[in-house]
Amino acid sequence: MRPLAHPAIEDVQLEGILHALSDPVRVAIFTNIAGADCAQTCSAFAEVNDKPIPKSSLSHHFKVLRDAGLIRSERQGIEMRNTSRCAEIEGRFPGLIPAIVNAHALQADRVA
Amino acid sequence: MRPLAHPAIEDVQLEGILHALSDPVRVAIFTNIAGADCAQTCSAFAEVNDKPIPKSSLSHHFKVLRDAGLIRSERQGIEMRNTSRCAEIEGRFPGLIPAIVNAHALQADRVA
DNA sequence: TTCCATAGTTCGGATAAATGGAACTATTGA
DNA sequence: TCAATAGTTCCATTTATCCGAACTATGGAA
Repeated sequence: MRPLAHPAIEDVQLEGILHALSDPVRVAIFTNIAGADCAQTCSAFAEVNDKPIPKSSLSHHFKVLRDAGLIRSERQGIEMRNTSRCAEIEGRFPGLIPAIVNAHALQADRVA
Repeated sequence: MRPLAHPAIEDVQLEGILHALSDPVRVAIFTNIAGADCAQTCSAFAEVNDKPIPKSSLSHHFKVLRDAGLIRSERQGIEMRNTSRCAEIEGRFPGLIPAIVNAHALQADRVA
């Protein structure tokens, strides 16, 4: 098992962020992690929007979020602790993440 | 040739916007159209960042931007007039487009 | 009118990326 | 040592992207 790679904040690309968050499952996972007050495990998202996500797909989604620089994943015993990198990204692309998180909330409201 | 379809603003999805702008060519085209003070033709982007874009690819990119609700395309004689739908999107997802346009500008500066 | 040039679209085949089941790895607790 | 849990990796299938070639639409010139 390869070690988890996290890009340096200066290597984070806008396109990568937008691509990572252009998937409904990933944007849901990310906004949840960003809004949580403690680290979240991967398996906490075994279901997203009442839809079960296979383990291998979940793992892939977390890798995309990680590679985009949106989250940091650290193994803690048997599980993975995922936290958002919002503060770092805010320094590089001010207002970007808040605008996306807000847009996601607005859209969720409308559907609900 | 099918008529050009434009989604109603209330049908515009965040995921669609992020997906459309997750491509370096498309985000360059969009920010250019959004920043221009008059409509732009498709062929104005035959080159993007000194890289030639094939016609069929360009046409595809414009369709993605159109389907995402980011631009409006109207035939004007022999050519197509493309304008951004920034104002409409601002009403639906406040701050989203400005944040992305700004992030794109910051990233372009860093590379330059 | 007919013909040609220009601007975009559509088709189709090749290439690349997403999906998810099955097998694997790593860690902990019994 | 063994079993259980949390994730990862592999790989085959499906899906999306890319781009050359053929096509459509409009307008201007002969």
